[in-house]
Amino acid sequence: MPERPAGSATGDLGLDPAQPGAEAPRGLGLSMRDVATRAGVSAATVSRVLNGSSTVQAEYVERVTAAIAELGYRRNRLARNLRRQTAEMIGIVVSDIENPHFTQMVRAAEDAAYRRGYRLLLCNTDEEAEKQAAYLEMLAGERALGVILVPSNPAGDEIRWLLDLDIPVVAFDRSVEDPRADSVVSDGEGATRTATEHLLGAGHRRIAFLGGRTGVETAERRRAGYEQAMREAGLAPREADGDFRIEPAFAATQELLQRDGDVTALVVGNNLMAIGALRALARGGRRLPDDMALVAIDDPFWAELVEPPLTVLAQPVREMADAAMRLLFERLGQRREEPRHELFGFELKVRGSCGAAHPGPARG
Amino acid sequence: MPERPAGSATGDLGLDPAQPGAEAPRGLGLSMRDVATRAGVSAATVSRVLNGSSTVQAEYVERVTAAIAELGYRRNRLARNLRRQTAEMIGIVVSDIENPHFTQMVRAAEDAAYRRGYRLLLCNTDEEAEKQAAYLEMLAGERALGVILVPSNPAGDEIRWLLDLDIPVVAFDRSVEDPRADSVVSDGEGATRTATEHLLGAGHRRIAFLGGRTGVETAERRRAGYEQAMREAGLAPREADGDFRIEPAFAATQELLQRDGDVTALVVGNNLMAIGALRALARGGRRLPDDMALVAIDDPFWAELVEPPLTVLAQPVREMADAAMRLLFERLGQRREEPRHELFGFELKVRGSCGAAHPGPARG
DNA sequence: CTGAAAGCGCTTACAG
DNA sequence: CTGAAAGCGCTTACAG
Repeated sequence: MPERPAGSATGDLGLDPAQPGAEAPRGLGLSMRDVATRAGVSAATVSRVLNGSSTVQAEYVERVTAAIAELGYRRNRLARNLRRQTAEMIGIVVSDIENPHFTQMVRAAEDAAYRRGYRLLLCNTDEEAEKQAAYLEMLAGERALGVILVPSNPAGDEIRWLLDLDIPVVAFDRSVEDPRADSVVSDGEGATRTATEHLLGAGHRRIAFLGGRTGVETAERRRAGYEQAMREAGLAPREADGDFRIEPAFAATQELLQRDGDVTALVVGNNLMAIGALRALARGGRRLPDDMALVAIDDPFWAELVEPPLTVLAQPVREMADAAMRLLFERLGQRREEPRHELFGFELKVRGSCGAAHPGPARG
Repeated sequence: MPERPAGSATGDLGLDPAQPGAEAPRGLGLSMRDVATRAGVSAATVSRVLNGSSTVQAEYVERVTAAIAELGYRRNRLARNLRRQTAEMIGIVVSDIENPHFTQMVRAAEDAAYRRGYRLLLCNTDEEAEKQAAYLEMLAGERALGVILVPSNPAGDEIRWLLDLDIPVVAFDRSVEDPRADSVVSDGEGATRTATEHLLGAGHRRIAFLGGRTGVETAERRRAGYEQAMREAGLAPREADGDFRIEPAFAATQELLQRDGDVTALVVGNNLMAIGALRALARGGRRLPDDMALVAIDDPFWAELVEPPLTVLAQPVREMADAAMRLLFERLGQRREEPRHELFGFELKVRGSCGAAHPGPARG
């Protein structure tokens, strides 16, 4: 019935036109119309069956289901997306997928999305405002259902565009400027304050801080907590910038050891920088915890593996990811209008690297 | 690059040239028609300008560009997708995104995709055939451009469906049954053979193998290499199943120590199981490398961090990911019909855990 | 080079 | 409950 002119879009797809006698490739180039014809109903009814509309007669449901099976028909989601003006996918925009902190977050988000029948579009921005803009614009053009965003540029116009399109945005780890977005962040200030106070309590005075990139909210918050604790103790802060990454942290730590050789303790702003710092310390012949005490933010799976195991401040990543997804789904379900902001606390896990009396977890 | 209209390398990521005018005329509900009217041209011309068609008069280009900026118009990709019968996205289906091996691979793939203006749809199967089926069907329905697949079920019908739709599939890490798919795998057999021979060369005789799930191709290949090396040395293999995951590996190692207490060396089948084994060894009071020598497959970033640093067989993940993307793009560019299979070798990196004389990398 | 027109394959008011 | 029809917003032969 629906004659397809040669060279139509079907042809472009490289689909073989049905050859008489030859076994037709199942489900290719079929539309609801074909199923409808086969089942002796209208395309609308096929659509209703596929969408689980409860109003369709049982007999029709059966006939349509049978026809779909016989034909091997599979719905073209592209058409559905256009018609509904949404692709059922959630954008997840992180600054560095290789950072275990975000890997864990992505994993938890994937779980939650899959359970609800949505897909995840993974975007990695490398902390570049330009990549963030490109990805968010794409997500807007594609009419994503919602976006979980670790903002590289919290003030980006693209964030506004998404919100304008009624696409909910949940800021993760750092907040964004637009007040309409939800957010899920952790109390980095409290974390470094706790870390610093823990080291102060152990008698350290010359405590340095290895922080992230200036201007990044998370970095600033963590720096602030350290500075407060030091100031309250009447001590001078000593800081180095490790850019939240391994290599810069390695270099910054080496430089710090050169510059402030008398430092006895280090607060490290995230797990990636801890790796860099550990390497630099080893290279410099400083042994943990005696030559240098160390407390790190984040609790990656390898923190217990190193010798001595790392004393850390752990954030509840999984719960945070779940919270972000929950906030998103509340919006999708129109169950909420006003923005919500959730703050999560860190947990101090004392292990060996801070020099506190505590048996390593590994010795039986 | 035949199928993509002229444009900058990364410029076509859906980055429609809407300028962030401060007065934000929300580009909602605007269509090309509106832009066309404003610019005094046809919608077709607007489309051509947006797609970088070189045939449009310079003056029209200017007028259209201006109209787009004034209106704050942004293209609806949903319509474009339907019309072109493809969403410009690549599905990437892995068994465990939290495994650093796959994280690295995903990262490299994202890089390559972004450079070419494509997006990545991340799917995590947890080694479940059902999740693989659900994701691949979705990818087919959404007319993904192509799929990189770490198969949980290499014989799944959904793989055939994708190929039937002319959606190229590149099997990664393990091959799939359908002969039309490309593949990028590493020589796991050679890797465990090398590992075992290295330990044999160091004088070990009672060498055990901690392997992955029975039936998974990668696991079987790695097991085979170990068994061959043992057999050739006239020794009896001793094996444990750690399911490629941390916890099962921990349990399996504990059981192994119980059962075969006299084992002096361990070949571990992947990086996740190495973590489990390390924990079990520590718990059992066995020190590396004296009480137990260890060689692991994979070279995650933490392998150098543990004490002693791990002797490993590293696979060139980044190159493998690049190869997979290259194979995919060759298909998209219609530059190849016949399937291609690429095999990558491992590199032995002798560090401390095998007991071989070698200075740790960290001591200055 | 440009425009008018067809159509991608669904979904969904609307009418019966 | 069901079908005919409109239409989502693009792209692209086709004709001029």
